Amino acid sequence: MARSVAEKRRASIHDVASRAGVSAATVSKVMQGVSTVRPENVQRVYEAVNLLGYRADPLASDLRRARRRIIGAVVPEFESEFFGSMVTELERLAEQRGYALVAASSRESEEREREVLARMHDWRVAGVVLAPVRNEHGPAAEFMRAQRMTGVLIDRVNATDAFDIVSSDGAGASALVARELVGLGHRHFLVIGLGEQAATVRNRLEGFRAAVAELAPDARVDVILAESDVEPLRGALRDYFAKGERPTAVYSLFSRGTLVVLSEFRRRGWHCPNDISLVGFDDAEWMQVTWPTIAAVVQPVRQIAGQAMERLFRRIEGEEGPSEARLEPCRLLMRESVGAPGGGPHSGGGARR
Amino acid sequence: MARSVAEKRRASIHDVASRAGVSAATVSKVMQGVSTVRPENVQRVYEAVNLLGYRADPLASDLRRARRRIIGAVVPEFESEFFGSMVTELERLAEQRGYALVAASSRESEEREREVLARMHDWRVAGVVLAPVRNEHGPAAEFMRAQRMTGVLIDRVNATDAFDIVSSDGAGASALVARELVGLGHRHFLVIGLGEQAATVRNRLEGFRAAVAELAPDARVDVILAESDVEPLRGALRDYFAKGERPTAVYSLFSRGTLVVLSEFRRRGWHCPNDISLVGFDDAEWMQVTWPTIAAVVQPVRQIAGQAMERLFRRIEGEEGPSEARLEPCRLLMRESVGAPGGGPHSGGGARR
DNA sequence: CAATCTCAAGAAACCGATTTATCGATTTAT
DNA sequence: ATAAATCGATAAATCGGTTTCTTGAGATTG
Repeated sequence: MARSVAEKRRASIHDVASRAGVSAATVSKVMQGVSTVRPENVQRVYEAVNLLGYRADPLASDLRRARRRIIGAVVPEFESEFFGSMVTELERLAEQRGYALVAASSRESEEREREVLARMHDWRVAGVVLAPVRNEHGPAAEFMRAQRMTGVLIDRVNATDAFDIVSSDGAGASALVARELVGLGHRHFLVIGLGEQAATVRNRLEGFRAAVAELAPDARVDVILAESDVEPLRGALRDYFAKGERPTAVYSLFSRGTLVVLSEFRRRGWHCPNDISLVGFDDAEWMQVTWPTIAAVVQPVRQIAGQAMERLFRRIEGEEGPSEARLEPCRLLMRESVGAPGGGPHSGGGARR
Repeated sequence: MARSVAEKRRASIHDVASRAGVSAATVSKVMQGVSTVRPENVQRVYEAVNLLGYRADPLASDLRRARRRIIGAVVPEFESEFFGSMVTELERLAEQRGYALVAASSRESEEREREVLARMHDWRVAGVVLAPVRNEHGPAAEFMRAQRMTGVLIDRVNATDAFDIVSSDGAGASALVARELVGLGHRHFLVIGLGEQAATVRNRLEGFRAAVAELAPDARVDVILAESDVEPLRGALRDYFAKGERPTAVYSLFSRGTLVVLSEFRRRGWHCPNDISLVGFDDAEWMQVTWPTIAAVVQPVRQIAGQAMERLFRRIEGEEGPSEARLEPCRLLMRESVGAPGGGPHSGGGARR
């Protein structure tokens, strides 16, 4: 029975076929630009397509082709500039190759991360770019390996032979930070990080430690690592200063940590760089408009996304061979929050002009 | 012919069926918990499912059911805290209802916005939450109406009878800002905004103007609106101050504008609130840890997301009736960047403790 | 003029599920 | 003992496409 006119179901390939007076197979061929269709029929198909506003259902077509043109992206959160722009880039690169990007957030939970990956698997995505909550040994990566999914791991990742990995060179960047700070005369540092992000934190911390040890063997590096949440970190930081510890420079290994440090400085009435210097891993737009501007390590988001997609598509296209690890170099933006130690007993002036 | 063992194709419902010695129809019934299956067969199906690690392909199943359990979300960008947390919330709410969220960014381009919506339409998503680049009259919303897609418009939206809309009460929030500033004695304001975001900007601007006119008829409200990019705005702002204009308070109608204003203050060596006061629309994490802390209007992201999904699912379930507009109230966080006018001729001290 | 080749088009199978309709075996009713 | 009702299971149709295979008409060749 014919559908009523008001029926708003979309036109299918069969509707186009009957409208054009040809078979669905012919319509399919026309849509794919196969040359073995008589020009007259091509014409009629196009007319029907325009008339009905027909567009193929990509999911139905993928079903038949047994290959989904979908890339999954899993990040710990959407809220940060870093992962926000990462997703933007991945989306751009996937679409550039004719794929759709489906992004999901694991919300910093390994359990959820696994569920999200199971969903990606159910969707039969062609490949996954995963930024793990913790590192390459989490349940999500394990799931990917067990299900033989093709994927690339980014960001919070050290090394694995199961997947290609791409991340920024946190150790190298931290060495840059160390060089700058030591060069200015600093000899007592505090480094803070979140233990859960084991992969990145360890890299960055060890890179810093190694560089400091080489450049200034007499220097002291204190470390505060909180397990999973920033609040314990805030408390530990407070205790640390309350004990009377007075490092001349603080290096925060992750972006939210930089905020925590700043708020603790506020609470104590300390100003950068006169009372203490500050460098944070991860740059943000606001850091260049505040007083003082905040020095930061800039991660090469576009390079990471580009390399990840590059590698992912190679694997999707069937390239074999051992998995590779790629480190992208970071830039260090020195800003007003860093100065020589003991810049002044009076807190206030600082970097102001 | 049997597949080789190494073949990594996923098990389909037919694989399960033959393994369990039943038909695919029976497997389908078991998976859906239909009761008319003999317990013995239920058992065998479960065994086969576990053995093969079978999980239904949701896209294939949706195809047959002619109803996709997918919600599309389209936002202008992923990079901002506002849209980042918006997407996070929408994802949570969609999953809570058994749907998957597919998020895409229009990258502040109406052209791309339309393309993204066409893709959502191709995917036959059940519904769309669209945060338009400009307002409810853009080509994307027009496309949605023409294709009779079900959707909800959020954020940069005034009024339309084609879709339900949800946004924050920018006019009300701006009135709050006006009340605070006028109460402190301010009589000369500068408001800055981005013209492209016509819907929200107009609301916020008019709300502010109306409140000022009522509370202090003698007050002066200058306005700088840039068309599409922030750089022209930066230039206009520079010219404005260069002309010798000296408002005592600046109200930025959008978050990136707040950054532009701050950077211009930096350039001129002005400090809040002694030299000038500042309030921004849209709160961000960093605003409470800087010197000074920045006063901001907080948008109720969760409420907006919640209302949007609520309404969207009602429509998906077939609810008819005229479209509704919902305004969610904002909070105003007064912080150190705001003070009485003429707080001090000397720039420097400001809000520092 | 008959046999072969080309070409375009369509019928049918298929992807992985769901759902309807049918069917055979029991069970119940007459 | 026969007819009717019940039950569980499956074959087949379907969703919207793609792809293989077949077919028939017209062109080419011997």
